[in-house]
Amino acid sequence: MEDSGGRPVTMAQVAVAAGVSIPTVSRVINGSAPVADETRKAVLHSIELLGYHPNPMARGLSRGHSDTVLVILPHITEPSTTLRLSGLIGVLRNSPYELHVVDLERPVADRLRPIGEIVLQNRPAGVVIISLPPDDEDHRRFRDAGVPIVLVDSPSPEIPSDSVDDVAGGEMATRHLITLGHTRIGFIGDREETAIGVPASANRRRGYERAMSTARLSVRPEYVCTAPHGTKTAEELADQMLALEEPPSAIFAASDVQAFGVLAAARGVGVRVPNELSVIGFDDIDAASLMGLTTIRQPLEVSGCRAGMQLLELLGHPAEGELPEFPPLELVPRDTTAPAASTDAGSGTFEHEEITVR
Amino acid sequence: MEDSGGRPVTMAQVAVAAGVSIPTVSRVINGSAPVADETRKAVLHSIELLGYHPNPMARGLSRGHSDTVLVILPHITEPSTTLRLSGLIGVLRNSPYELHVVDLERPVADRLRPIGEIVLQNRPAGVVIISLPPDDEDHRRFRDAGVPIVLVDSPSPEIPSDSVDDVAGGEMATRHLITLGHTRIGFIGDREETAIGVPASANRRRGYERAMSTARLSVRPEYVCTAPHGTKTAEELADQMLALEEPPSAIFAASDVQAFGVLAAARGVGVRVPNELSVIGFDDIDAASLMGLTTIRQPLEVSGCRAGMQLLELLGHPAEGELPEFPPLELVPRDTTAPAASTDAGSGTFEHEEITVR
DNA sequence: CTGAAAGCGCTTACAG
DNA sequence: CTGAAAGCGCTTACAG
Repeated sequence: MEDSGGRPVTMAQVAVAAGVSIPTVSRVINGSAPVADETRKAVLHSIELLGYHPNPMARGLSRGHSDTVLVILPHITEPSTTLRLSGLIGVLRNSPYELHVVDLERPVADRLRPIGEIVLQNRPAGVVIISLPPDDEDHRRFRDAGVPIVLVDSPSPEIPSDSVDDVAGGEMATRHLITLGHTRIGFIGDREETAIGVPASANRRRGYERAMSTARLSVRPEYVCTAPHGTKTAEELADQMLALEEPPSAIFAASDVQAFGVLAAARGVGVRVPNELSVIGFDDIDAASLMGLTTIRQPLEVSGCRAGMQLLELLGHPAEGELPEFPPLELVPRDTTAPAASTDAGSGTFEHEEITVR
Repeated sequence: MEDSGGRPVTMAQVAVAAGVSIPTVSRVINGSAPVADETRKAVLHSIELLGYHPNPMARGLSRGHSDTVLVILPHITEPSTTLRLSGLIGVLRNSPYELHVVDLERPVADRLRPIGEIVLQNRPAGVVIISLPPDDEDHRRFRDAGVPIVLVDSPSPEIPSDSVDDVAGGEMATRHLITLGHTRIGFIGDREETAIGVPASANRRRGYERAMSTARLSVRPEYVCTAPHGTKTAEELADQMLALEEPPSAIFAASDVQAFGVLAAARGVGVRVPNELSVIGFDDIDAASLMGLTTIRQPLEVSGCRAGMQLLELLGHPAEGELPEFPPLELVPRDTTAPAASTDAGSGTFEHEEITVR
């Protein structure tokens, strides 16, 4: 219930209404010091009556920080990012913190503001950075700022972080294809930006290369293509690859979103999946199971959830419940991968491996 | 460059470094009053040198509001919501406002905090509410708070808002099926909550009913099912419906996400789409084209973009460029709808219509 | 258990 | 064009 002027009720008004001083009101609100039961009741009653809500800016100014958790992420519509964010939001909902989001829209404008600077500007209580590896400069600023930070999906020597072994994941995906008898295996991933970017795709490619070399399979340059992240761009890449004189019989896409592009390209040129082309993705976003896409599953929602809980811990407001475990990468075989046609099998020299799928 | 104590540089420090008073620093930062060119340069130099960033809370406390736009939404992982949010983020990026997100996670916990209260608590500069119709109480609070508000995806008599005619959309979808010769048409939508919720699904159902009655087709109760929003729940509903003695030959799902559930159910029981079952969704999210889903396209990203621009206008910081137009609903025919099998056609009495697809 | 006082870091009239 | 002063609404020692 604000006065008609539209200006919010202040703590001072509550104080006079309850017949106490301002600090007393502050104490009952924050439980920062004992208050007589009777006074507390009077204060609570006035708060209710006046519809008082503490001014977060005044509080923040006094305390030296806001009650805000800043989340910095590369692109909010990216399904894997959205899922991570969702996990984070879930745990923050039951905390005293509000959520500030800064979307760097990385695929479009590459890091306009350095992360460290964003943090400095916002004075949040804590920070979660999703899929964006801080550089040394950022680390320095974080240290100076003294703000608790948790990283999601990027490893760091000095900041708490969960991350998956993308190299191993890339290897796992590629090995699946090799095990199915494929030898002409393509890779489609993100174009590696000049600046430090999300290194997941590059690492998955490294895993691909490692699996290929382990199997003594050649990595043809024309089989490794990158472009800015996206379904459309991946489709174009796949189009080119499928138009090669000797096209690959299998493609590992560095993400599900890109795998969908490969699927679209195959459909476009009439290449049947999985009969003529096997496709495997990475992430296991919701749409992957809808599309029957074979993929490597990595923890997404859980990663955000864990980050939130770890941050709350650092902030001295531990969330209820156990920290959920961080599950390992897992091959999820579905309908887009199949054994290589016999013409393809045997054309390379590789050790045969058992399919270790469950 | 903070002092080693980790405490941020203040305006006062900049002032002494530049040999001017605090208000002068404030003036060059905000351009709120003329400053001699020489002094300005000195100030700017000190700011740069010290790595100064204004404290947003102090600023907000002084000004009476934060530099924050509060976005309230029902569920961030819902693709349509994410797309809307993305449009909003795009325009806010080039503004002086930060983005605060409150996810009500409506499907799970129905409106824990009234929207009006959230606004009151946060003291944002402006508010965008996505897919969540404020009630009278909320309206009253908004009026009192005097904060600029824009609604996305819900109509309002007193608040600027874009919204689509869901009834017409539901009618359009259903008419498409009728035109294809279907008479046994099912509807799958959201369970209508007790409290005011997102009315889109209910309105689309109304459109469905209207189209059916216009075509003199009966709406069988067992053909109209609702459940909490989601692919999984929709799949269960579709399972039941397909298990009916006389199952529908076509289903209109109130959203693409639910249509995917219908597709999954059909696949599960071996019903071929579109030969034995036509399916149409609503929204045209990215996954829809991937899945080849016939659907009704509504503006999603544009709706967020427009809301952002309208809000910036209200805030006195108009964004560059024209307000993009709000495109009308559009039928997007793809691979999941087809003419009814001849056994079905003619079993009902309906006027034949031309397919008016482009 | 409670209050008077100082201070958080800005902005905004008010003088000059 | 520039500075001294007051104030935004809280929190936090400091007394009592």
